[in-house]
Amino acid sequence: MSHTLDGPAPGARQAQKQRTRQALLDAALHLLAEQSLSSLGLREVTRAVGVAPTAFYRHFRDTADLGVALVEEALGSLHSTLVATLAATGDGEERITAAVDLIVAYVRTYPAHARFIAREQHGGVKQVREAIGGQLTLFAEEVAAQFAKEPEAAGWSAEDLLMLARMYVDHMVMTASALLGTDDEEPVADRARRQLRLLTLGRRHWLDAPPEGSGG
Amino acid sequence: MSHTLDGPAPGARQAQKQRTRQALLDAALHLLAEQSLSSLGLREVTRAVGVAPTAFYRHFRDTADLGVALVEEALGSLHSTLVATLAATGDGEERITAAVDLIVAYVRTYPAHARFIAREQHGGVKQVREAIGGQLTLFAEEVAAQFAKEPEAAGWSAEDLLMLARMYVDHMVMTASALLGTDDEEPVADRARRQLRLLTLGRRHWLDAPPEGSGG
DNA sequence: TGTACATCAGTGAACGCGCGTTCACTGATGTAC
DNA sequence: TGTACATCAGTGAACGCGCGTTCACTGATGTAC
Repeated sequence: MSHTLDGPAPGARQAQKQRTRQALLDAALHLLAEQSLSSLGLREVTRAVGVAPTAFYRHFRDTADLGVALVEEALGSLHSTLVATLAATGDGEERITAAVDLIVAYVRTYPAHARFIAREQHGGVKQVREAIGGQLTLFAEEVAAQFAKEPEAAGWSAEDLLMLARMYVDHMVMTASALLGTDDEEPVADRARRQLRLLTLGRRHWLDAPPEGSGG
Repeated sequence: MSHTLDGPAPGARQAQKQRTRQALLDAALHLLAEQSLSSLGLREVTRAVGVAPTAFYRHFRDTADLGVALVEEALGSLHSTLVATLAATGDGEERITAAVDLIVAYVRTYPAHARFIAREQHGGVKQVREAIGGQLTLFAEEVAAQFAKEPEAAGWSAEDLLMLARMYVDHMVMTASALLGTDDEEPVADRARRQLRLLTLGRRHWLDAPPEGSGG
């Protein structure tokens, strides 16, 4: 009665396979603190886990494939958290604090994931670059969709809203990266908040400004 | 009479050595279009140039050392250009156009250098990361120093000016990176200009806003 | 200008090593009846 | 519940290969007199 409806039988075998797969992901992430994905070796990863090199192929085609899985692990669960944070706050100081707190908490809790994303966003492995780019674009679209629901978005074009959302998302990635490079996070968080305040001010006066080319 | 005053004799030997060194840098840069520095092999580089692997050691300790030399080559000459561009423009649309044009021209002329900087800024080789970070901090300080001379900076703290300059510099790096990922540069340039306009608007209203914590 | 010696950029053979990938295998788990 | 067979995650030996580094060298360029 247990496995007729939801997939191809869980069982102890599947569970063990998942555990090995997760161990490979964890070991890879740990090794990537000191190097890039494009120099990460399959044997390094299996050695760290304590399985034979050939076991790797039961889970991933190659290290690029593992990298794509790490992107999903690092960013997949962040979509709902981010949208919820924005939905719970208005366009003001409260939102700025909440957004920066979110990044600080993320980097504190998952520093290796954050470092991986910052590093491989422009890294040497195309598949992974594209996976990260896709996720960040998705974040920007979700943030723009949230902005569109708010009164401050009245009069804004979809294109400008997406540009604004993209700036927020890029700013988050840069803040995460800056947090990784310091052991005193408060000055970085403070600078991030001031930067967001500047963006918010720009946003508020955006529609006062003359459109491109018509000014003096 | 030729080499008593300025250094240890130029001569044909020195000139040939410089040519080989430059060939190694060029070949490495070309190879780095498809991979990260941390996976670049010394033998790959010498093979591309057509010299023996051991010739590499006459010029660089290892590939990380070569990477640091590439940072200098990519960013060294940009300081004066950037400062001159800012000095020749005021805080307005003219400056925004000039700054974006500068980035577009740079990425068009030196795409491999631009890609290298974007990739290795957060890459797996500490020496190179630190070299790039140092250069970008220097850029931010130079931009802040230029801003400080302008009437719009009245009332700004040094810290806030540096924060603002840092946002401009980071935005330039992001724009360069975005330009590399597209073959249609106009939409990217247009987005970059709109983003700079938003920053400029934020800047103009910065002093109207109440300082942190005193608001409602 | 000519000669004798010093320098040093680039060579090429050799080394030990770890890499990614192949293959036939083992033995615990899962399935059918 | 018990038995016979199928599946498949993980094994371990073997492979050919390119790596970084060492070393003694060569021969053109540079220097001293």
